[in-house]
Amino acid sequence: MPALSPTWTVERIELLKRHFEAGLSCREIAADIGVSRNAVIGKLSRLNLTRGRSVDERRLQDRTSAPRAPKAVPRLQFEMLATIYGEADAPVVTGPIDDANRCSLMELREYSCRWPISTPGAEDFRFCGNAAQDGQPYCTGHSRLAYRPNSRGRLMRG
DNA sequence: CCCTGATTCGC
DNA sequence: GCGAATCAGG
Repeated sequence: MPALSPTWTVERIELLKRHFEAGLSCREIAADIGVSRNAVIGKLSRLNLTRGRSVDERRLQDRTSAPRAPKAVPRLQFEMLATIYGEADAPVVTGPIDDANRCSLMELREYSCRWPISTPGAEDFRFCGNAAQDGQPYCTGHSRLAYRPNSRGRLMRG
């Protein structure tokens, strides 16, 4: 087994394509695979898998016959968080990340956190296995790590 | 300000 | 080929 940087193996590329075709955003793909957003975009560009040009344009193209939705409530990333946590009413539950429940792929359950636990030098892939809420791929602790590391991803290097 | 994807360019 | 930096748009 190569002890160096795993870079883009066929496994990751498969995930990349699958998630891309699934309609996931580049940041979501990046968080799931475990690389930076730019890495995902760069790889997609190299594979000529870019969606034409920019995503923003098709969004504008979609609003046909829009009867002026009365919703004037400004929503930001809070909407995303609310979707993840199931309800906006959820308090700040920063569950401690238990690495004692880590399990293999076969041992994963619907409620198992799918955060990849990969140690340098170990080839057997394991997952967090912690309790994740329904419809949520990660536990509360890993969800925050996956979807919002910090301000602008300055500590995302590595 | 925040976000998004796309391209550039040093490595 | 890779991805951080940068660019371009919303």
